[in-house]
Amino acid sequence: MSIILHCIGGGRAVSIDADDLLGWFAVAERDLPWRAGDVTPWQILVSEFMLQQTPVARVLPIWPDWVARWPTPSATAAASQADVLRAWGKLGYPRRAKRLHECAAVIARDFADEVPDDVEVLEQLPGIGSYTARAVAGFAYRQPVPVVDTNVRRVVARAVHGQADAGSPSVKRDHADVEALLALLPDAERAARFSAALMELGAIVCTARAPQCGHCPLRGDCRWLLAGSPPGADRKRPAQRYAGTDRQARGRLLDVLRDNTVAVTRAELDLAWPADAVQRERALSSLLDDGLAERLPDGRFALPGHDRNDSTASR
DNA sequence: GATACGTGGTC
DNA sequence: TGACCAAGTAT
Repeated sequence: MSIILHCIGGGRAVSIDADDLLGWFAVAERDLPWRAGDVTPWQILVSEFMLQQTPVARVLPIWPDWVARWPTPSATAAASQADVLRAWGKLGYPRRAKRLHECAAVIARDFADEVPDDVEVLEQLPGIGSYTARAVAGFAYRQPVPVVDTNVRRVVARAVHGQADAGSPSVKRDHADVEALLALLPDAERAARFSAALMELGAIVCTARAPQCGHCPLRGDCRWLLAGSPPGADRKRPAQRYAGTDRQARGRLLDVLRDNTVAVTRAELDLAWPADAVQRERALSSLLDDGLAERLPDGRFALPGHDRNDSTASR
């Protein structure tokens, strides 16, 4: 007998067969390295930091080396910020690396080197928001909590609400949607798996572009598919360009700092973003403000906490 | 709620 | 080619 979840979406009753999703998950779940049995909560937390706004394929080559080098919070905290930023490489959003480093220090100092298992406590740690806190609680500690990322929001929008795309994010609403489903599962273990399966489904089947509805375990229940997969409304989103932005300028400057063991001169930074001096200075200032770079007494620049080198040569 | 924050792949 | 997208967080 299957577990039918009856819920309300868009004012109408919706029924979802939980066993369809759980059965699919048992077979289709990707064997990503951070899902192996011997991976610790800290190492799972590291993967979640890396996966924030970043595709799995880009994390795959970085994570194993990282956790082998720094397996625990205390080991991570003991590393210099410069080494952490270098190991982060070009994963993107380097402030994540800084926050991960800070997070490691707090866990080592205040939590005896053990990652907390309480969502509320996790949310107070640097770099951990409502998603990551629940991902750790759910994936590392098997708690039946809603783990709502962009994938889950899309799956719920389609299967439950019959909409092509998720609406604007609302932590309260999004959690309530998933909580309503989890509450209907008969035990915590299956609720936790259901939560994880929802996310996996969004990641590999119910994708933003070209969803594989023909292979979807929910194809019999999905309100969006049953309605004929109507297109979503045109979303007016601020153009997300990158070329020529301050973000790109910051990236170029940081790239230079990462690649040089020795502090670099302002002239070397000028070369990294030559066209617009005003923008370059703005980018540099923001990196300094963010603690992602520092200015030495002699006027040169380096990653924070880099190994001081007396050499006067710039490289 | 809107905005800033990297980087690279895809269609 | 350029717009969109990717396991979000902090302000």
